[in-house]
Amino acid sequence: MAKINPEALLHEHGFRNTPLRIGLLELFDAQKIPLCVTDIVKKMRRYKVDTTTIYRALDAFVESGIIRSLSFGAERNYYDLIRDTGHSHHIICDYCKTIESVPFCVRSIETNAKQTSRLFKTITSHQLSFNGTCKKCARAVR
Amino acid sequence: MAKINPEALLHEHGFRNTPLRIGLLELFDAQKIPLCVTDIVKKMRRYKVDTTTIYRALDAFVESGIIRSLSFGAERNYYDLIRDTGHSHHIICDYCKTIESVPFCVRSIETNAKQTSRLFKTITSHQLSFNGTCKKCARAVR
DNA sequence: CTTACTGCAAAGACTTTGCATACTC
DNA sequence: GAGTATGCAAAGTCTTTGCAGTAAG
Repeated sequence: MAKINPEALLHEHGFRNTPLRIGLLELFDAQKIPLCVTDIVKKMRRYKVDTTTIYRALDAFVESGIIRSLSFGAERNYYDLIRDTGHSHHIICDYCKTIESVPFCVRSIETNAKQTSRLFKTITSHQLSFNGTCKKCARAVR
Repeated sequence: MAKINPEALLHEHGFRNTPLRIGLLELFDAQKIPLCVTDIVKKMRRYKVDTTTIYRALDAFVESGIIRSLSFGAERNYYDLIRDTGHSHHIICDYCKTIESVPFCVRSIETNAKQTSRLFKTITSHQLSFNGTCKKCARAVR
């Protein structure tokens, strides 16, 4: 996976290079899976930054298309980096909420959806996620 | 789509036949698309029931597998009836949040996900949704 | 030196909890 | 009558807003 350049990316979108925002992008880049607000706040502790500031940075990044906001079933507020290499889909464990990426995509079925639809003019994106039980939780006899 | 019998369904799951709970199930049955809490509260107004009670009924129904909780992208807290005829997937409009069902399903790709996964023992369900622009909003030149 | 970014305090929205009362079965 | 379901008040959680101070370009 190609590494991003946080400074360049921020500059490109008209943002300033502040420690938090660089750190946030580094975090997203290092992560192969989507992160929820709670995780992000936790991992950003060392920047000693207010939660408000994190929310504002996330909003700004979503707004400008650097990251996307998504959710899994009823689990919500996950964010991940939008990479030009395309996206993955994810499996989330019903018990421990572990997330794994599955690198195949089903963009072709957007055509399918479009043809089936009566109300929609265009389909612009899709979200696909799976629920399951991860091997660790399966062993823990739930 | 086969109509459900709210009274029987409640009884079957050990719930009591209260006006609200019957009304809730009738609402879900009449609806072809998932409903969010806001919609549900609005449509249940005539029962003059407290919002707390609605939350409790929804929780109880999810818990016992009568309805499922889901979300679309970053839009959250939608509920729909679990029917034995299987489920649909949905398209949500980026602008007006209109939802349409698309009646095809992609259960076969769970196998695909399972094979690709390294961490998961079993895949139990999937969620697929599409975003797009509905014809009405497309006309409104956004 | 301009204005984006941040911190702090407060408000706001949404959801849950506790407890007394009402209603089903 | 026993125990579920409800109403009301309050608390809790998560997120947003306003404003003044700080720092990046």
